[in-house]
Amino acid sequence: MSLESILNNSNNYQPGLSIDCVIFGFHDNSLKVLLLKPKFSEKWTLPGGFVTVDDSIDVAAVNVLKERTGLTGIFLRQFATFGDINRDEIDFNTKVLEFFKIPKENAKWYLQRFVTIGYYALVDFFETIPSANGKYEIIEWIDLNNIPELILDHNKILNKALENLRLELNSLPIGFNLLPEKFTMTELQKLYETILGRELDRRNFFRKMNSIGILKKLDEKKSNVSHKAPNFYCFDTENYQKVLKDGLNMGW
Amino acid sequence: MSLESILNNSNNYQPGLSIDCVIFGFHDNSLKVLLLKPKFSEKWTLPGGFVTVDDSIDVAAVNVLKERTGLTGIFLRQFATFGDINRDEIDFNTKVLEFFKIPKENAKWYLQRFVTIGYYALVDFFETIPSANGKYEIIEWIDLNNIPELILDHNKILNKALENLRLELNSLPIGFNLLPEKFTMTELQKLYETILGRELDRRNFFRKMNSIGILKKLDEKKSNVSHKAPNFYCFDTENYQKVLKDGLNMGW
DNA sequence: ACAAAAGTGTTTGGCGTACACCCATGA
DNA sequence: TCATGGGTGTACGCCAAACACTTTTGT
Repeated sequence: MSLESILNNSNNYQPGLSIDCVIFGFHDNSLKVLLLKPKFSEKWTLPGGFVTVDDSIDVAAVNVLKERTGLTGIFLRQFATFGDINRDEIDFNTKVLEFFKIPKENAKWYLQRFVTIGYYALVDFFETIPSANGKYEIIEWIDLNNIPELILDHNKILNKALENLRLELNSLPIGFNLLPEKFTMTELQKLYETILGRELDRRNFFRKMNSIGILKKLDEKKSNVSHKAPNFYCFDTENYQKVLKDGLNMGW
Repeated sequence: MSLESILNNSNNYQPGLSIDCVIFGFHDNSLKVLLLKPKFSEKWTLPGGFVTVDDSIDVAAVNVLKERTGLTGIFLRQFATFGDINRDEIDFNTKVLEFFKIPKENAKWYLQRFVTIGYYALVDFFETIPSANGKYEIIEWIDLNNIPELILDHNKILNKALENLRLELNSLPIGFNLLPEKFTMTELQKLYETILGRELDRRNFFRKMNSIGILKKLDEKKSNVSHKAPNFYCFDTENYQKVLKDGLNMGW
């Protein structure tokens, strides 16, 4: 949705409220975040959007995700709402309007104080089709170890999302949305390690994961590796959903 | 702040955004929540408020707490934001306007769709001075085991607050804000038990608490009990703050 | 003396950590 | 046959759960 069309229909949008999504993907054994670099800004931004007056905020977040990745039915969690008074969104939005040469008078809706609701998502890197919104921005997977300076409080939002993801790891199984259908135990371990930011014992991880009962060992091994061929696993969807619902208790 | 004065200054208020606070207190060995019963409603409500355009949302929450309890410097945590489309706040707010005989035309600000940010607070029951807002409502401590039907999605908000409080119990020391200055170990245990909703072993709790190092044993015992006099304890403020900042890791 | 709850000590089992060892595969 | 990482077994130690026992107070 372009800024012009939003401003032309600003009555349809919840005033002063936005959504920002921290979209995590996993590739090359490292955790990535989907970020935007608009032409009108030196800094990068989180993909975001607005809330129409007749959509629930969760639906608005789902829509952002769909717009930016093409994906639906994804793991998505609200984690915090940001409403500090020094978010400086009015200054920033003024610059955006100048770039697009939209007169301030036509953009009252855009020049108010904004509060933003943060969501984070876990998506399959290879299923994702990152979509820039028109020619004024590029969208890219950025490695978590290499996050640039972001606009407003977006760095804070991203860090908070990561913090929450780490916490959730203790009570939720993850990986289903981040990994391809078939994967090796080591790939799953690397995922956990990048999220947690530290190394885990290979052998203990192996047993811990198996004991949860959300993995199915496949009759297939990875080939073309110059060592013992590791087995492929997939998630046992039924059990996975059950554990996702009931929660689980593992300290990492 | 009365509804009339808010409507007269609606430009000063963030549109479509409200704050709801779940204020927990501890008394008679049970957990209570501060609730309002407005005259214009069959149901009870959580104490809430609105956000002025130049206050951060956290400040708005602090203000609600101060208004309702007279307290400042209290443990207060944002836990979730609620923006389902079936919150039905417009229907409800319409009834409120009818009760106060405010014409709809003067209350556009009030008749939009609202999203609400949930906070929970832990306060000292005896320090709290519950304040009703004018003569159109009463305010009361309601036992957690006896929560009535609340307006809109307030029951859901309350339950979510409790859920979050229980989670936080694993990483934070609590009690400092909920108990009087001097207390016995059993009183502290009852507090944990009511929050968790289950009984704990007296002896293991005793040792666990002592091992954290946030308690100071006082040279004073409770008298007039027909059994061995329990010792009084207080919190070691310095250590308590340290643990509050650094977090802690105890499964309950 | 007795009831009731505080406070102390001890046992036990499960789980996480650490690590030794064998296995399979490509070069 | 060697390097490399996959997969299995096991021993140790800590901590939480369970419970026996002693202590102190009022009646």
